Amino acid sequence: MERTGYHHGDLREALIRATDEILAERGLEGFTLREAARRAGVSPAAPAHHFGSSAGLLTEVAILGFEELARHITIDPAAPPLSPAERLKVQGIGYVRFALAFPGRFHLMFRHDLLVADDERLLAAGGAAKDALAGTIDALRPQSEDQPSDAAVHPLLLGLWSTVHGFAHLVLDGKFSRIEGKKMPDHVLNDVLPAVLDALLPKT
Amino acid sequence: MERTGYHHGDLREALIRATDEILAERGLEGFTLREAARRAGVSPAAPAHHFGSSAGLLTEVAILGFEELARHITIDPAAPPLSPAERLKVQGIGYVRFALAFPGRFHLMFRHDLLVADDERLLAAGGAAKDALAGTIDALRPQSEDQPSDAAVHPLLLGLWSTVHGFAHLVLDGKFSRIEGKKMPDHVLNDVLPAVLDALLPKT
DNA sequence: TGTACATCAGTGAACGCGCGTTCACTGATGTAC
DNA sequence: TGTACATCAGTGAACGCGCGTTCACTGATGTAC
Repeated sequence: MERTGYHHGDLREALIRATDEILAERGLEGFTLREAARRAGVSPAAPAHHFGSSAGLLTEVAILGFEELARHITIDPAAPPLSPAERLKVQGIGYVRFALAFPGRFHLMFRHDLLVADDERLLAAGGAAKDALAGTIDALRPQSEDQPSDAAVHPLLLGLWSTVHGFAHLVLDGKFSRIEGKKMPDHVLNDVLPAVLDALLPKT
Repeated sequence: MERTGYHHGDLREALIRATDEILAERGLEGFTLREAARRAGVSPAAPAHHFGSSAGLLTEVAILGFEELARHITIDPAAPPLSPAERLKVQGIGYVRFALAFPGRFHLMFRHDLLVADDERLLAAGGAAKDALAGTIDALRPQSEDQPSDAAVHPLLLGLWSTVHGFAHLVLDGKFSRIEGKKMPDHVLNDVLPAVLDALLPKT
């Protein structure tokens, strides 16, 4: 952790942290490998020792992002129990809350051209986030239905995912600017998005 | 139109066409002002005469994109009449069809950081596309309701827009890759997306 | 406990690259009289 | 119809920039005996 002079101590982690900082401060377009090295206090050639290229480094940050996303859409088990429909709504709001809180990470996570797209840990982190929704959606199905739950991807899963994903993108791009005028992001998260989800999601 | 030797004839249009070509061939990340100039057969300094900067040029292409999008979500008046709910579904599919057919344009249109975001023609083109949906959605409201239709943006409008927008993004990023395996984009447009919209949209 | 040596982690200068933009310029066009 | 001249559209060389990556290197660490 502490710099010994020549050796850094934990450069790998420091570079990941630096990259995440850049994404938070300057957004995805602001990231360069050299800037990450600069922030870690290290020469521009150093990152290559830990990550083959910038894609390797960015992939690590994307994994962090998916883990954070999973946390945002996981319902606190200590909270009072909700109906499946209510759970979906809460999870959808959590998804958008994540995207608005970490726009740089969010954009990165869905730019497979910048990532090592077949990295196993990345796929696993993405899958874990998806599973958090899938569990709730399974609970919505008629219980007599005995086909295995992933025979087909449930349209409702794709639908909710698409909706909150698109909503987040549109807000971040300023396409709802008339709405955002009224104190972002609270108004969007507390009023607009719930109304949208109510209009679309099953009422059960 | 034809090059007289020194003067181009219609360089402005030629640059717009060249940019659109680059987006189609190489995607948004492949665009540079110099490459557009190269394709138009002109020196790298020439574009500045017609567009202040690359944002000006890209804005023109984004306007084309919104116009094309509007065409994709406008229902042929000669077609047999549909119920409002059916119309919404058809329009949603049109939205995604556009995004999959013109991914470069689509990505550009929602990158306000690359555009002259307050350009009047751009805003008008975007508004026209949105209006094509809004009309259908108004037809879904209880007819006795006499509050003006844009007192609040209808949650269903934001919802459908978010859904198809997110769906398109996720498909383009390969997040539905298990599904896309089965001959893209036909399967996605003809089977998956309709099922998603059926799961979300009002049945009326 | 001491020493030789392999391995590892980071250096820092240099590489070539393509970018957007600036600059003084010039060839072509259009207009006034 | 002819000519002078202003304006416009494009040139092409050059600018500085920051990038990712390569390179031979060296300082620090750990291991074997």
